[in-house]
Amino acid sequence: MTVRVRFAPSPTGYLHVGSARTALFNWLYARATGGTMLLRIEDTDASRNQPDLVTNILDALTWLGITWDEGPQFQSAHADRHRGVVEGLLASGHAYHDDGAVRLRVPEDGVTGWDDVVRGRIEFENAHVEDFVIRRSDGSPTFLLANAVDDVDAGITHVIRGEDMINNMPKQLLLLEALGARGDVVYAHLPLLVDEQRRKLSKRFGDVAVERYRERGIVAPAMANYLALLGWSPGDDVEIRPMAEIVERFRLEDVHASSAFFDVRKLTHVNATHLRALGPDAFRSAVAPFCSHPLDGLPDDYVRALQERTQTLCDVEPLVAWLFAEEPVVDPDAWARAVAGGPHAEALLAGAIAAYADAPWESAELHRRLAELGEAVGLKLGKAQAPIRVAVTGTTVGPPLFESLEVLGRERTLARLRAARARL
RNA sequence: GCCCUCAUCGUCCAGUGGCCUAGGACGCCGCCCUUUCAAGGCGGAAACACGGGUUCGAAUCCCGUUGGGGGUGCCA
Repeated sequence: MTVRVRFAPSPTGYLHVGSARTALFNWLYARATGGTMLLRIEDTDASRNQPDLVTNILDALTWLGITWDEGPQFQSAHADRHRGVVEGLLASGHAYHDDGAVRLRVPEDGVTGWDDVVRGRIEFENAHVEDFVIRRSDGSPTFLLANAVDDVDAGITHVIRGEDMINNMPKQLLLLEALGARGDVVYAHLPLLVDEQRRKLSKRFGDVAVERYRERGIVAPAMANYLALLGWSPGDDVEIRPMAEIVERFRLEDVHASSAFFDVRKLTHVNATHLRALGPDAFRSAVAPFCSHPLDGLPDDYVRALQERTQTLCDVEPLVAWLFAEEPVVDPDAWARAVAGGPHAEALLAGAIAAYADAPWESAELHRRLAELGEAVGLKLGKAQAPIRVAVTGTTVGPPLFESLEVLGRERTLARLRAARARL
């Protein structure tokens, strides 16, 4: 039997990270088993039936690399089928009218249960399940009915969704039984993603939309990688790896049951690691949308130095701003500490201006000459480079100095050194 | 309230009766490396919620307690 899974978001206008995780696990399972993934938009609620609300969700899924084989289908398009099912249930006596709505008749006793892949056996006493609405008084089918019927019609074999759906299970199962379509569908309820309060992740948490992370410089493979680690583990000690390897190792049975805190710090770490693994050109193009100047003119080695200092793509701009600016923006504190109040700053600036005027313009030589200047005044290189760094880049931290000077060029370097000396 | 469910370091995971004086990762602290900052290396603090069983032996199985979460709509 071929696996058929589905991801069925409601069109809220954005992809919630919890939903993204659900989508990812469905996708992983489909890919790991050679199955098929269906995308269905659950828009039975009229207020959510707006095509533009779907676009963002589709974009976010695509960005994450979560592809679907069928769909997107729109649940609202199946309205006739849903109406027919309700009529059938009415005719067979399984459902009845109530205040204009239609409710399913639930047995007084007995239990309804299933074997959940991640949680084991779960059972509800029918006595605790009330007759529930399957068609609203305005004639529209409810989620409970539409969802169950669509899954049957689509031949879904594995329902993989959030734990918050567990309580709907007896109703869906009872409905399916009334329809004579219970079948042998496999259910897997994933643990919830929670905030620091251990509550279901909601807008109150901060950034719950996947696109927010994209905007903040998180790269798709890192986002997906991190999401895969919430509730599941590859079984070895390697957490950060390409999605293809995750697909290879993914098994639904390995998903565990307790909820997981969505930790942006660890996400950031995963992101930095993925970023560092990129080749120079891949890094350049990843950074492009986040940086006002392309990194195309910079040598590979220098790009690597930037990469090493990048946790999110947003980190790059401030790392190279001094290079592209007419003049560096000098941080007052850095100036006070390393130049105005730094040891031998004036002598070092003057010395560098002289030493660099005729130096072969490559980092090793620039390095050597400044080291000599430092020795002359009894300073180690760490101290000696400080005033030069501030004069040229405006701050005390940044990419390696001599490589930076090489990239900046002799004229601009000397101009900045002279300007700094003049300011003293 | 009722129903369902979860319970290993602060966090995410490993662990499915003996390999556990509980392992990895993030974060944190220290040291090393060093041209600042990073990256990297090394080391450290840090957990089996509690109480009963079962067993020669329990983080692992069972029961209970406590705590957390989810649900309880003519939303999805």
